[in-house]
Order: sequence, then structure tokens, then C-alpha cells
Amino acid sequence: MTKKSEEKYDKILQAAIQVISEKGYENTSISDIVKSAGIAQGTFYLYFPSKSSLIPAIADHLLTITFEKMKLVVSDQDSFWIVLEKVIRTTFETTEDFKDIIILCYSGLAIEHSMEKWEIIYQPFYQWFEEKINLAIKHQEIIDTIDVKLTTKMIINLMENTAERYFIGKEHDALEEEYQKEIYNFIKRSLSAF
Amino acid sequence: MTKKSEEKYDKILQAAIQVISEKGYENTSISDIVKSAGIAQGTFYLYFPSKSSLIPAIADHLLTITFEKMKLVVSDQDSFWIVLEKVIRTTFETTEDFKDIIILCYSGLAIEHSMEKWEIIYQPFYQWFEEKINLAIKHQEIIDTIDVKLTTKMIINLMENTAERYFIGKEHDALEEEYQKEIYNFIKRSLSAF
Amino acid sequence: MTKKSEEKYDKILQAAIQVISEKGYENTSISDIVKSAGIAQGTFYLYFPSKSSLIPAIADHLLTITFEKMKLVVSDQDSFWIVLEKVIRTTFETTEDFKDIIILCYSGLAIEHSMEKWEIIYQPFYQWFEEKINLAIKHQEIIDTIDVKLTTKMIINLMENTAERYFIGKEHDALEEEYQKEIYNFIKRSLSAF
Amino acid sequence: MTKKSEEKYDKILQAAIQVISEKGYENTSISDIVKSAGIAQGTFYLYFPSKSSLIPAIADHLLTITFEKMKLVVSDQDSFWIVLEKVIRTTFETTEDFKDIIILCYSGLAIEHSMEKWEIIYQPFYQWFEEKINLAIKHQEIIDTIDVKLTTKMIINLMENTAERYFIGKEHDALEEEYQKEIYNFIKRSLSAF
DNA sequence: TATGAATGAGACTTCATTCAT
DNA sequence: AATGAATGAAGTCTCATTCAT
Repeated sequence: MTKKSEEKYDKILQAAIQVISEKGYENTSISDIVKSAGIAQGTFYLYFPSKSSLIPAIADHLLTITFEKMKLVVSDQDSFWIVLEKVIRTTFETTEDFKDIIILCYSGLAIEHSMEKWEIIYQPFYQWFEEKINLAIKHQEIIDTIDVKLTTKMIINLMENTAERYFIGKEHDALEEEYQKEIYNFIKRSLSAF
Repeated sequence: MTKKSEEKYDKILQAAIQVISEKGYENTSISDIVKSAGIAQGTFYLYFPSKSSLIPAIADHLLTITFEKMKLVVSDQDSFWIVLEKVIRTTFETTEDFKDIIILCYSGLAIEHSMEKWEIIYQPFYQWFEEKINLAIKHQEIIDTIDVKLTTKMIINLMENTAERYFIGKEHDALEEEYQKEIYNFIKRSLSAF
Repeated sequence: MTKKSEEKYDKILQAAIQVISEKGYENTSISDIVKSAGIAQGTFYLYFPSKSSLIPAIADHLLTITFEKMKLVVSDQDSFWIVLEKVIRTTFETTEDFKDIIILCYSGLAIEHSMEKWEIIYQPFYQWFEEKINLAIKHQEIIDTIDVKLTTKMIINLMENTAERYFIGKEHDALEEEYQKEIYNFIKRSLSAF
Repeated sequence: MTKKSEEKYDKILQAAIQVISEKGYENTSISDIVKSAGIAQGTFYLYFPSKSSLIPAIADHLLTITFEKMKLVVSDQDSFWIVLEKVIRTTFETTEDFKDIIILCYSGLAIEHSMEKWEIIYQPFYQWFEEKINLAIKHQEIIDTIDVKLTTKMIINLMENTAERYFIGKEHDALEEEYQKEIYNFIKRSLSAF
């Protein structure tokens, strides 16, 4: 893909995200998207093979951004517990920022009966966090009797789902910081080596 | 609603669940549903105001079944850790049994931009498990420094999401029993009073 | 099919024939047809599964009319040579009357890569004429050394194609009656028992 | 047209014939053709003014090939009945070889509502065969009471349509040789001077 | 209460053609 | 002469919903 065509791809993707976030996937027509992107109807199909192919593209885009942010705020020098705290906070932040996109990814991936794709898209993030956990085990910050793969995914899902319940499900049983603190404590009690 | 009309309501709902589970919400037409239910096109609208009104009805139906099963397997005499084990197992079982319905609830609720409804539908289940936790605190089986509401939801979501990743996301990093065991241990380490 | 729905089927078919005859198959949209038939867009699809399904229906309709006319003008008392003369004349008449429909059948069946259907549709007409020939053999009006099936089809095609060249191909190397006479003589010389 | 541009014209035409033969005229896009020809989208329009202009070009190409073959197999020394036999056989051969192209010519010419063009394209072939017939009359091989023009066309159409019914319509009431023999006999009985 | 034919808006997608490079 | 990205009109078909019976 040339630089110019990549630009157009991004332009379409951005327009799609914006429109679909507002109106929902099913209520958005290609016509809406191209109008918003300022291109012709047919041009859309030069960059995406179909309407439904937008969803994985959007999901991918979302995780890329999220993951970038994680890597940005977390330093290699941070202890595991600092990392955890930062990851929780960042998860809440990105969930708030991108809640509409998250919703459409849920619906989209569900629509396409392709929940498996989540796993593929999440792979780099899982891997990154797995390494943090392995390091923490090595540094004896956390116990070594866990299944690292499973625990990684449990933690990430715990953070994400709680944040989603808070921002998307509008579940407000406590303040945001208390939510974050409660997750942190829950995990710390479970994994701490001391 | 008379008994007879309730029967027809159920007949339509069952047909809807079956067809939508197979084909997905968007690919299912009212025509498909009424054919499967053996009624006329117009009759559908005597029982449901619209196609989209099926989704909350189905979600409600799903939670009702799940919750019934929970209450059935769990005895009041069970210790909290027995309860937890049973609840985890039952969650995995129902997730496997109803994975198609779960998917359609995800997509459906997302479609309707009404994730909040989940919370309402889940209310009775949350409440029931909250009581179990409060009892466990009282019996000094688990620590008393937690936020009960938040912890309840975290646990339930932890179980459900892991089960969904396993059965729907086809994530198979370990055997099913190991998944269940890992969740159990994770929670136990975090909450156990000893 | 009830009487009323049969009426609507015919109404659509007539509208389709008329519009497609004028504009050609490819240049005709369903929208044109339903407008001409005075029905709603969707109604079309209650009676025909697709646009292309019109073609066999039209072809069938055409042959039905043609065949009816043949049976009407030809009497059981007619000698074979009278029958032949009448069939040639009728072929020319119907070709002139329905030349637009004939064109669309050609294009349509060709488009659908389903030339074989012609044979099926023509079956009753072929059969009827075959019997005439068999009778003529029995009555020793024509020779008995021919392959009846093949000869039947050759004769019918000879008549039809010549008529089509005359009316559709606008080939006017002679007067219409001369064309008819030439076909008649050609066949008579070939088959006459004397 | 320079030699080089003629080559490219042919390349496009060949590609068009091949692709349209496979997929049918309507299902073939210019995009398919240029891909197959290995040229750019816009280049097509340097050699053909429009998609539909391909059809007469293809038809012309088809008849050129067919006619070349006829002239090749038929010798000036052949008696009329030898010529007839050879022409019938060749007609069957080319019909088999080019059945897809024939179909597309039918549909194409019909699409364009320009059946008359057939006559123009066929002109040289008609003329050639007419001369054969005139010669046969002169040599008293066949009777002289026929209309040469009309009879020529009847014979050619008889051969072609029978071959088309056999190879395209998949009408198999007898073996191929029997079909050819039956046509031959039919014509011979009709025209033979003895 | 039940029916099911009719509606008609609107969606996705294709593709012949153009034109700036 | 050649390219190929962009255009945007147009087409087929679906389907939730209505309403006369």
C-alpha cells in the first residue's frame, strides 16, 4: 500500500469509527460512511471488501491504540505492582475514551460469529502482559504456583470488564478510584508473594 | 395474559431463540421465526411489538434458566467454598449449553446500545451471590475488608468471561477443569480468611 | 395458487413482457416492471424468485400461445400437406406478432446459459408435430425412411428460423408468401411419398 | 492501426472471448478482461469504445474463423454432394469448438437488438455457398426450380441450428453422425436432380 | 385473535467509464 | 500510448411492519 492509499484507508476507517460509534453498526450505511469520509460510494470498496470487513479493522485499530498507550505509560523499571496499577488506570481511561468503539466491536464480532478473532487481535497484548508476570515471578514479587497464561487473561479481562461495566453498563456502585483500588487489591491479595 | 396466550408467547420465543442461535440476529427474519413457530406473520406482532424487542426477552429467559440452575445445585448448607466451586462449574456448564444465546445477547444488547439492561437483568443473580458472600464474611470464611458489591460482580464476571473465552472464544490454553481450578484458586487466595 | 394470485402473476408477466420487449432484458429493471404492473417492488418477489426467472416464464407463455394457435387452426381431418402449410403460415404469423418476445427469449436463455430449457419448453409442440408426421407416414403421404424425431425438429426449426430471419433479421430476399412457399416446397420435395 | 497496436487489439479480443465464454457477457466486467489481457483498465478504451462493441467484434472473429475453415476443407473439384457433406461436418465441428462464443453472440446480438447484423456478418459465407449451389445447378447436380438465395440460407440455418441443438441444447436423440446423415439426406432428397 | 398478502424504503454492491499522471 | 484510482449511478433484493379479511 502506498502512503497515499494508506492515508485514504485511514480516512475511511476514521469516518467509519465515528459514524458507527454514533449510530451503531446496523444503522450505519456505507452511504453514511462515504459521505462522512468525503469520497465516492465505490471508492469504499477499493479499500474494504465489504461492510462487515470494517469490524475487524476497527477492532485492530482499537487494540493498537490501547496497547501503544500501555507501553507508553509503563516503564521497564516499574515493579509489577506499579505496572498493575498503571495498567488498571490505563484500561479505565481507554475504556472511557473508546466506549462506543468497544460496543461496536462487541456487536460486530458477535454479529460475525467470530469471537475467536478477539483472541488473535489480543495476542500481542496478552503476550506483553504475560512477560510482565513472568518477570514478576522471577523477581519473586508474585507467587509461582499460577498458570501464567490463564492468569494473564483473567487479570486483563477482570480489568476490562469492570471498566466496561462502569463506563458502558453505567454501573456506579462506587467511585471510579474505588473500582480501580478494589481490582488492584483483589489481584494483589491473590498473587502477592508475601 | 391468559394461559393460552402465554403458551403462544413462549412458542414464539423458543422459535426465535432457536432460529437466531443458528443464523444470528441480523440474518434472521421475522418470517423465519414465524415459520419455525408455525404461526402467521402478523401474529408475531400480537405478542412482540418489534423484532428488536426479542433480545431483552431472550436475555431475560437465559438468565432465568441459569439462575434456576444455580439455585438448584447450591444448597444452603454448603460452605462458601463449596458454593464457589459449584457456581464456577455451573457457569461453565450453562455457558457451554447456551453459547449461541449468549452471543446473540451480546450482539443484541450492543445493537440496541443498551448494555445497561444487562445490569438490570443480572440484578437478582448478583443479589443472590452477594448474600452468599455476606454470609461467608459472617462465618469468617472470607475476609471482611472487601467491597461486597464490587467483589460480587468481579467474581461473577471473572467466571463468566473465562467460560466464554473457553467455549465461545475457543481459547484452549488448558483443560476445562484446569480453567475452573485456576479461577477457584485465584479467588480463594484473594478472599480466604486464613 | 388461488385465482386471485394467478391474476396477479399474469399481470406481472404481461407487464414484464411488455416492458422487456420495448427496452430489452438488460435495460429493464424490476422497478420498471412493477411500475408498469402497478404493484409494489416487493410484491414482484412474491410471484417470481428473481429477475432472471422471468425468462423461462415468458418463454413458456410464448410457446403456450403459439401452440394453442396451432391446434386451433389445424384440424384432425387435414392432410399432412395442409397441416404443413398451415403450420408454416402460423409460424410466420406468430413470429411477426411476438418477435420482441422471441428476441428476449433468445437473449434470456442465452444469458442464463440454459439453452437446454428450450428443449423442455418445446417438448409438447415437438410431440404434437411428431404425431402428425407419424400419421402422415401411416397414411403413406410421406416416406418412411426418415428419423421422425430428428426430422420433426429440423422442420420446425427450418420454419421458425426462416420466419425469424424474415421478421427479425429483416432479410427480405423475397416476399413473405414466397418464403413460405419455398419452405413448403423444400420440405415437400424431401418427404413426399410420390 | 500499427502492427503493434493490432497485436494489442487481438490480445484484448482473445482475452474477452475467453473470459466471456466462461462467465457469460453480463457476468464479465471490463476489469475481468483487462486482468486476463494483462493490461490496465484504461487501455481497454483505447482499443474499444465500449463494452458492448466487443460483441460484433467477437461475432466477426467467429465467422472469419469458421469461413476460413470451410474454404480450407472444401476443394473446387468437389462435387456438390461432397461439398455439402463437408460443410455439414465442418459446421458440427466448429459449433462444438465455439459453442460458448456462439452463445454469447446470440445473447450479445439480442442484447443490442441488432439481429440484423448477423445477416451482414454472414454475407460472405452465404455468398460463397450460393456460388456452390449455382454451380451445382449448372452441373445439373441439383434441380433448378429453387430460389437460390432462400435455399442457401435455409440449408445453412438447417445445419447450424441442428448442430446447435445437438451441442448447445444437448439434444441427443441420436448419434452425432446420424444427425449429420439425416440432414444430408433431407437436403439431398429435396434438391437432387435425379 | 389470527392471518398472510402487500408494501416500499433502503441497503449493499458492482462496474462502465473518465482523467490526471 | 498506458495507467489505474476514482467515480457515482443504478440495480437487485430483503424485510419489518401494516391492514383488510
